[in-house]
Amino acid sequence: MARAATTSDVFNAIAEPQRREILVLLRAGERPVTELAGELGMTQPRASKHLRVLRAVGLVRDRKAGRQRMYGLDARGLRPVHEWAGGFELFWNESFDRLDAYVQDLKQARQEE
Amino acid sequence: MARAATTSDVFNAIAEPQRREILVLLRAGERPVTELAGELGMTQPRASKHLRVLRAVGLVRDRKAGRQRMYGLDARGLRPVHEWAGGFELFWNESFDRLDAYVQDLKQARQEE
DNA sequence: TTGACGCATGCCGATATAGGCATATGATGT
DNA sequence: ACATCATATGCCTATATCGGCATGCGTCAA
Repeated sequence: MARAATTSDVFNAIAEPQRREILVLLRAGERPVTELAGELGMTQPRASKHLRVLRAVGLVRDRKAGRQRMYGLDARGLRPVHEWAGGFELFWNESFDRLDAYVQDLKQARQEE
Repeated sequence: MARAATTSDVFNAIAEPQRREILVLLRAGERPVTELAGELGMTQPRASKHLRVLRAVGLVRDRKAGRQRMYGLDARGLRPVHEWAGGFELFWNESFDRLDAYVQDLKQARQEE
């Protein structure tokens, strides 16, 4: 088996640094492909391909505007990522008091099963 | 070029669902490889390989304990992920008032350059 | 020492990638 | 109809993956 498709998952889609850059840029508003490519210093086909992936996972929406195609952000898919990572907040804070409490809770929960 | 190495980046490391599961499990405390494998229904070599990746990006620490090897969480590396995704909160909330304000700010900032 | 256990690794196969370049597709204006 | 601009795609190369299976390596117990 190979690695999961970049289009299988938001987590996979944002594993690519340039795709993350695209998303960041799009926070400032819709943009056509060429402009994105220019601002990020990448070729147009490259930008198009990344956008294709982002579109596939729903992080980006496109709209035809004359002979251009405007790409806009749809960040809803990033919420699960934020929440998932947020589930580790107690741990990276290394607040071991609370961490201890958490582990104690878990142990108790187990015994009560 | 191929896809970036899973060990190049925390974003790449957590692109794998099973690795995410491992991290979640480890919140409840250190565990030896076999136990992890058992709880997640995967073979031992598979678990070991995933742990190797997680270790490479620093999301996991290991400690020798007799003939076992205990793996523990080190979630600090997940903080950047949380923060990056958090940077899109305004957008997935679709609070377009604030979004508008944000975009206006950007425009103004540009003009003032 | 010998055996058993816990884990890491190596090799293989199948697959999907990212990027480059050329080109197809589509809409626009003349 | 035609030339042009904006994008999307296709093909190709090199690479890194994930999973399975067998096996190597270190540790402990008898």
